[in-house]
Amino acid sequence: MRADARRNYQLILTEAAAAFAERGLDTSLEDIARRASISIGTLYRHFPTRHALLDAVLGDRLRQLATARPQHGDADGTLTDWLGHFVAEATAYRGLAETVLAALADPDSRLHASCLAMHDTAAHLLRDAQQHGTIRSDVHIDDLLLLATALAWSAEHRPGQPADRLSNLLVDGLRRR
Amino acid sequence: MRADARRNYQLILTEAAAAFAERGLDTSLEDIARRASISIGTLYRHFPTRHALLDAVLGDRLRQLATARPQHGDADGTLTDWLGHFVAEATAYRGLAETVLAALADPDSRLHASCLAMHDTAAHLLRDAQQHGTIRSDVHIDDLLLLATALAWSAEHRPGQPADRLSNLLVDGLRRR
DNA sequence: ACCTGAACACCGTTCAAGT
DNA sequence: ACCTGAACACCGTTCAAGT
Repeated sequence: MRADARRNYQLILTEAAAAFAERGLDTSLEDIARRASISIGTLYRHFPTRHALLDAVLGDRLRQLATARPQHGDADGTLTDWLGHFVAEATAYRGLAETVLAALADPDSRLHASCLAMHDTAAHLLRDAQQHGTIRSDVHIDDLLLLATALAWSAEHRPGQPADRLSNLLVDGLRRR
Repeated sequence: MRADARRNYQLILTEAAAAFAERGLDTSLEDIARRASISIGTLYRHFPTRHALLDAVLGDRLRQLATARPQHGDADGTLTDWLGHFVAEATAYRGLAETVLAALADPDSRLHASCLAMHDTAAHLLRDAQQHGTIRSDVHIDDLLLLATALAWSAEHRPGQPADRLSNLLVDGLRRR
């Protein structure tokens, strides 16, 4: 890669990360190009789709979320923690919940792989919590992810605190009794 | 109101209802105007904001949702039914969950009153279910509405059936034990 | 190889000009 | 009183022309 290209690539990444954090994942791409002082055509050359840019900015975080592993020994707690991390990510980047669902449903999305990795981790944690914790055995991974994204979505609409309360409420709903 | 104006008003309403149902609440207003074969200026004259048009199309349904009243005698069941109706509305009009939250938060929205009416009904049902049912006393109406809209949002992303399952799960989470 | 910016299609919103 | 459509500002996306 040519030096100027590499520089532009980094510039776009930096400004995109800031713009996504400030204005949400649906910010104008033209605005990002302006902030990076490059042409819109250059942005498209490096990132042919919005999801490609999102993957470059958020892929690591999603994959990190994917490699999160038990630390409590407590399988229920591990699942709850994961939910909390996911929700935290979503409050940092408005629109993440929507985007994750879309990327999971679309195999052609450039974000698909990262989201799938996250999906698989969640499935793993769920299985653990069902076998060694108190989560109902009839909860399906798709239910959990839908729940997680719905929770994240609601957190996006709440600058306030009660994400944890809601989160606990929901996990309670998943428990066998 | 002049006869042509009245006719245009109705035309817009009809096409808007169809467009909202088909393409979601964020459909292009220009598209609605085109479908109604009137000028975009005329649409704006009758409905100065998108929320004004939404209120004309959906206000009745929201208010109907507001006047839903106990029928079971069972306070928990009444609350669950209400949730179900709300979710059904949201699956019929993609974007409703988001819009309702926005309208509730914005007193200047032309949808504010209709959503407030709904809010008040939900508060009433919640109180009943806390006093005569099994819902925890520490659940706040804002929690419930956030939950309801989150549930509706998730249903929008699921052409499938499991809205009821999730709904029951969530209500379970609200129960005292 | 890579960058630029014009081009096209689309939308939200306003407003002067018409009837 | 009401309607029309041009006008302006904005965006997504592509591509011919430049270096």
